[in-house]
Amino acid sequence: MDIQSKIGERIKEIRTSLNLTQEAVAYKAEVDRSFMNHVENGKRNISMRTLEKIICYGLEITFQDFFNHESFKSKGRLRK
Amino acid sequence: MDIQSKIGERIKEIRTSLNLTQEAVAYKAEVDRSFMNHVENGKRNISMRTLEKIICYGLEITFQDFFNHESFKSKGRLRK
DNA sequence: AGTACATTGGCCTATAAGTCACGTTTGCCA
DNA sequence: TGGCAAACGTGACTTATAGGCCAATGTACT
Repeated sequence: MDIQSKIGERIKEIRTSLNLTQEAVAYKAEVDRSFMNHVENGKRNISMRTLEKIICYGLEITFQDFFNHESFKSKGRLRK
Repeated sequence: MDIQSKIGERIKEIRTSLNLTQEAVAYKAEVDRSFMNHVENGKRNISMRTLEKIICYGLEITFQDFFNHESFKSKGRLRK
């Protein structure tokens, strides 16, 4: 699975555990609701600053906790 | 300190601990050498795919390990 | 002064960010 | 049931900026 899908799934996992809507998180993160949706569905390759807004302000979790998850344990495949 | 500077410092920390030059990491990550330098010095707001290239392929470390560090323990300030 | 590595800046193209209009799904309750 | 509302999903589009590329300069060590 690609990195943006992993991030999207992780965001969704945390968001639903907090019982928040995409709109609520988007509002706190100061991003557009549909942009949040695209991110959750792995459709956008977001920058660090945008990810920071979403996880630190939208979800109120640290980077450390966000990435402390099974899906972020792999190193990449060997390069071509 | 902003997120891109934290990332840059973390990259440099790991790179030097591996005794690699910026050029060597850039080569393995398949990014430009000068781009690597800008990133290390907090001058660029990189995308997740590019960060993945640098940490997973360039430094050969997992996202989990990369972000498991003191500097990534803070939640953001309250939004305006 | 030569070698190796790091830093900077400018230019160009690819792509992320931001926004919108519309469509779909889900659940509620008259 | 069917009509409504809340949440989620999607594609298209413009504007802002990431990232590639290159050339010059800085620093430091021998």
